Amino acid sequence: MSVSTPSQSQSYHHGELKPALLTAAAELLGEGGAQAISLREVARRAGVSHNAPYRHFPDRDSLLAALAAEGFVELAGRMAGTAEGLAALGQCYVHFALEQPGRFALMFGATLDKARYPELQQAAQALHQRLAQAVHAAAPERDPLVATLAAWSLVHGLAHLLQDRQLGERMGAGLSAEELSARVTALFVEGL
Amino acid sequence: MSVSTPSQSQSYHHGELKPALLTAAAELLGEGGAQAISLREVARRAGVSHNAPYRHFPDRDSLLAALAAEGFVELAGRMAGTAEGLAALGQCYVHFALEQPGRFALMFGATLDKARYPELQQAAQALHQRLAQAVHAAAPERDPLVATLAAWSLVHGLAHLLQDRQLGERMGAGLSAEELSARVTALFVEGL
DNA sequence: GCATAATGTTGACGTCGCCAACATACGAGG
DNA sequence: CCTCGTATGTTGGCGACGTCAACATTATGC
Repeated sequence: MSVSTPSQSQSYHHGELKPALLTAAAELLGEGGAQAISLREVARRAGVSHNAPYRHFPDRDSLLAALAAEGFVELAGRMAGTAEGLAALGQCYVHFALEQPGRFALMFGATLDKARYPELQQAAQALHQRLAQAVHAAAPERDPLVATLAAWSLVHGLAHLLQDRQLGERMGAGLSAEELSARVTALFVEGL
Repeated sequence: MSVSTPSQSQSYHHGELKPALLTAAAELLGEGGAQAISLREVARRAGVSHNAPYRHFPDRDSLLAALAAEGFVELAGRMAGTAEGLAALGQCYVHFALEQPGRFALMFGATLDKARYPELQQAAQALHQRLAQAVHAAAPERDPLVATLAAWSLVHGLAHLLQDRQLGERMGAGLSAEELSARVTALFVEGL
């Protein structure tokens, strides 16, 4: 897992270090969240010295930003390939957040200074446009700006609350996260 | 600022160290977010040695949990004293998040292991009950569980998105965060 | 084929969380 | 009033981390 091809394992230059670093970082992200990502451990898992990552990322936050950007691309891709229904889009959003909680937290958390990484804001814009399009199709008479923000807020908050289990076990009594998500989004779409 | 009363400033025992530590930590939280909080800097600002905090908090996360708990108490207090309307409650929630983004992120972020600090889940339950009560008053015929989760999700996601400015400057064109918040919550309440 | 840039390594510095050992001050029981 | 246990604060240290500087090795363009 440390190296892709044995033939390269003993060469001075790794050859595919940047993607290898991202893979290792994604592993750590899945295992223990963003806090578990250290440049030194990432380097260790990629089989290089503790300073090699600096040839590809100026600092730790840039690595995290790259991971977040990957997430945005992935999520946007899924949402682009989802049925037109607003409810289906919401389900897709929530499902992604529950499937990759660490990635989701990284993408929307306050950890990253978004001003430093304009690519992130740009990626988020893609999500917004996809949502706006679906909202307009579902409720053309609504103010698109307000309605889209409402829809996004709903699914975003839903994803957040569901994965934090902040509502206590009792609240979800008998209902899985997916079921709750379906019911809540349905209620909202009906309200539109 | 380091010490409350000059008479105590040179005494071996601080006397009010725990609240002083929390105050210093809250300062750092406001300045640079949770990541800016280090036990050593907190101790420095409180005018004690780098290990003094360990007499009051077993580890760094416990300090953060105490800060989060403070936030829940504060927010619950505000929501308890807010007019019965569901929209007003939502405004209150969003306003708190925008006023104290660091605290809000700490309260709901994935940084803290909620299982270790049951007080946090308990505090969140108080918020939930307050919301459920207002939701039931506004829409008694709805499934209270689903409707409350929807309402909470909406204001939570709204707060998150507004403070992250993730939607880009263009989206809020001409509308302040407070105005957007009012419109979005109004749309939701109407939909109920 | 060689200069030069790109990529990876070694070593170091300061900060951090946390542990262990020690010092000081407070408060209850004589 | 004195003493002794306990609560509270200090000093020193360890390993891990992010980052910088200097150096080594490989790839690339003339």
